Amino acid sequence: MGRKRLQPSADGRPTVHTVAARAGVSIASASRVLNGVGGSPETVRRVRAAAAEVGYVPNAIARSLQSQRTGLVALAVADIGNPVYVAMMRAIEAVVAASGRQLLVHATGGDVAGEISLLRRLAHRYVDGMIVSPIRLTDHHLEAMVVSPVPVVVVGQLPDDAPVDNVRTDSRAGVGLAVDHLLATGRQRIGFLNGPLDTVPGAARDAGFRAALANHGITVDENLIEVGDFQYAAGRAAAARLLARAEPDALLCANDLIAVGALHALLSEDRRVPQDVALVGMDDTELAQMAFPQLSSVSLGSADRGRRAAELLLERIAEPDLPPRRAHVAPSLAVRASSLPPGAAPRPAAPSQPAGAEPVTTPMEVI
Amino acid sequence: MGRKRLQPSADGRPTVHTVAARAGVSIASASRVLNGVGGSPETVRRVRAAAAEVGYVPNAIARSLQSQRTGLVALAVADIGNPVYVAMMRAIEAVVAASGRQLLVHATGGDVAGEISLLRRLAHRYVDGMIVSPIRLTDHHLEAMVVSPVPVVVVGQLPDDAPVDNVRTDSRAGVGLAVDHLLATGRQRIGFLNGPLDTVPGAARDAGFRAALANHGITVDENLIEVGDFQYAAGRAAAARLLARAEPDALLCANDLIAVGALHALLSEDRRVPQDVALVGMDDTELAQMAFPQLSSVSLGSADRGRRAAELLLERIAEPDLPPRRAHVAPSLAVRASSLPPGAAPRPAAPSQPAGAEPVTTPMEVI
DNA sequence: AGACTCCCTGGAAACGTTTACAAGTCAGGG
DNA sequence: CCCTGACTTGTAAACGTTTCCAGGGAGTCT
Repeated sequence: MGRKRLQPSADGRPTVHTVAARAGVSIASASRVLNGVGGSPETVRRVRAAAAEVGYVPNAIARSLQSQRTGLVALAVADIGNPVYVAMMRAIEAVVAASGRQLLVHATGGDVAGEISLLRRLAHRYVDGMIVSPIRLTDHHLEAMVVSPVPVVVVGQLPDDAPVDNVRTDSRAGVGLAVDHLLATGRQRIGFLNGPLDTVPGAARDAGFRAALANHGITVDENLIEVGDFQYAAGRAAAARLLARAEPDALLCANDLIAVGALHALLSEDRRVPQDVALVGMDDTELAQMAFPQLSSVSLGSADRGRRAAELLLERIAEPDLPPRRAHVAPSLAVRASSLPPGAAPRPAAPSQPAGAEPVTTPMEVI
Repeated sequence: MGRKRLQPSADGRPTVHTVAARAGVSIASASRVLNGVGGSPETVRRVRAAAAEVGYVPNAIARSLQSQRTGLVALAVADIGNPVYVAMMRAIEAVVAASGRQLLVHATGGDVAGEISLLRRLAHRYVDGMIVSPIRLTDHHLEAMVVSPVPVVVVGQLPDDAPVDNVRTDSRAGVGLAVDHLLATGRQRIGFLNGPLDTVPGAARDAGFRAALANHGITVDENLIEVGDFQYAAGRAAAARLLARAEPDALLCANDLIAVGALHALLSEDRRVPQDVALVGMDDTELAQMAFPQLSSVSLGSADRGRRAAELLLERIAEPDLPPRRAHVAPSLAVRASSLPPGAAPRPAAPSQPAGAEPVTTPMEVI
């Protein structure tokens, strides 16, 4: 009779009611103690004891409903297997963690529908904000972002009038840096291994390549251009196709995965890198340093872009009414063994410094 | 006057109240229409219209509080930069997506405190369940898992009496496969590049290496063992150290990242692979196939383990009272160019088949 | 001694959904 | 004409927190 009824949750787990009843205090007092605000020593003791006895674990969902925030931030990328996103993620993680939040990553597989459904579902409040790096961009994306109740920051190109926070780099200019470098070091027939032209980065790189050649008064030889996926296997296959029909003395690749694939194709055919063919990748990921010889690569500042994106997101979370903002990160070129001039090195550099050492870098002015 | 007051949420966003008021129906009716259950044609029309006009987006947190589920599943891994986790993640994602849920990934950075805090925070109900692959395992981990209100599945070794669902592989036996292979192909002085011994995988591999040598009646030469991180740079450094003081004719590496680092070190010192030194990695990730020459690698079935873990998790979510279960995945060895017998290949294989083709595999019986 | 402050407490109202229940409408069959 | 059943609707109670508010006790200053 006398014993007060505890009130566990539906599935039998203790709630704040259970704890309060057991400690003989109100739920308000129990909640305060559990959050460490207020409470007399005696109350604190009793509530703590009760919580421990029943194994109380707060329900974060309920708390979020009340506080209107979850402390979670999401990152959606197309391909978690691409090291460029890993670098970006690490940078974002650092900023997000410093703000006391946690980062969750979702891989969309480049699937447009999945990406949008993610925007729809996550943005429905499970997270306090999200960073998206879509490689294909549809009107549905834009609409989902605009309608989203939580802040969204896009890493990558975006229509100029899109009212969405945005961090971008000039990958066209980045391609230009690589072309300039190859021509300057005596290469004449630059092959180009690109990703799909219907993607945002693929289109930008294509435009950049053509513009850069035009700058130097060179007419584009379509035989020297191959298109595949932004993947290792595709890069290897594309390089094999290109080598079968043309004799490039340099290969410029739309990302490092493609470049490593191309390296494999070249070595398989007994072509020496860089003596016979120079090789340049893009994104300057750890993969570029893992390859042998180490790959020259156009850095698009993925870590910087991630960091800036995270900062923009946190600022917007704090102040939702800011006007849409846009940040730029300048590309630069890291020159390594794979693109040394033909006569420069008798054999691919045998770097004695530990991996990660700073390569030669050609910065580009900020836009 | 007359105009009924709408009831937007605290931050001004429309709620179901707003929609209901605008459509002139009760919130119950509005909710039913929005969920597609019941409602007369006229009501449906009015509610739909109202929702569209005000741009209604349901609040998933509130819905979850009511329904006691979020439709989200989390995966926590130490190092998202390690391709082995990418493979695992892809497999998990497939299973999870098929169940209509979404997968979120969290990288803990191998940080024990962070991992536990994640368990604490996420498992407090933000997700319906989680898969964890801790590389260090403390009592706090175990306690956090046991106390967790949502199901947890562990990928990796676990104390036998831990009441937690678990998918494991026999990495000790996996190391044995590699040692057997190297000895069988005429190698005599096998160097071993391991990860930290205070990690679960590091300890298992160390034990496996010693046991395998003992099996063949070989005494361990500590000069042939190096320990570093499970990373590329550490592998490269460890290989350099080892090569400076010993003359191995084979290197067995605790994962593929270390192996690629070792490959770099070997090639930098003009050692030919596999003629001078055979190289074998572990995890059989895509990295093994990207390297040139392609790396032999012990497959620990990461994709299979991921798939099984996801299945176990979904089963437990459906039926929380199942007894703890344990699944095993057998290791196997993928032999590629990097460990061909010294005389077998004049130069590292130039595979004409596309990457991803099936390598020679030595299956091992299921435990 | 009275007024004032400070701290602690419990009741109750949020947060935005879903849903059990009861009440209402309407058509058709007896 | 009434009863039954199918269908729709609205009221209200959950879900588990946090927090506003008012009340009360103890102490301090005048």
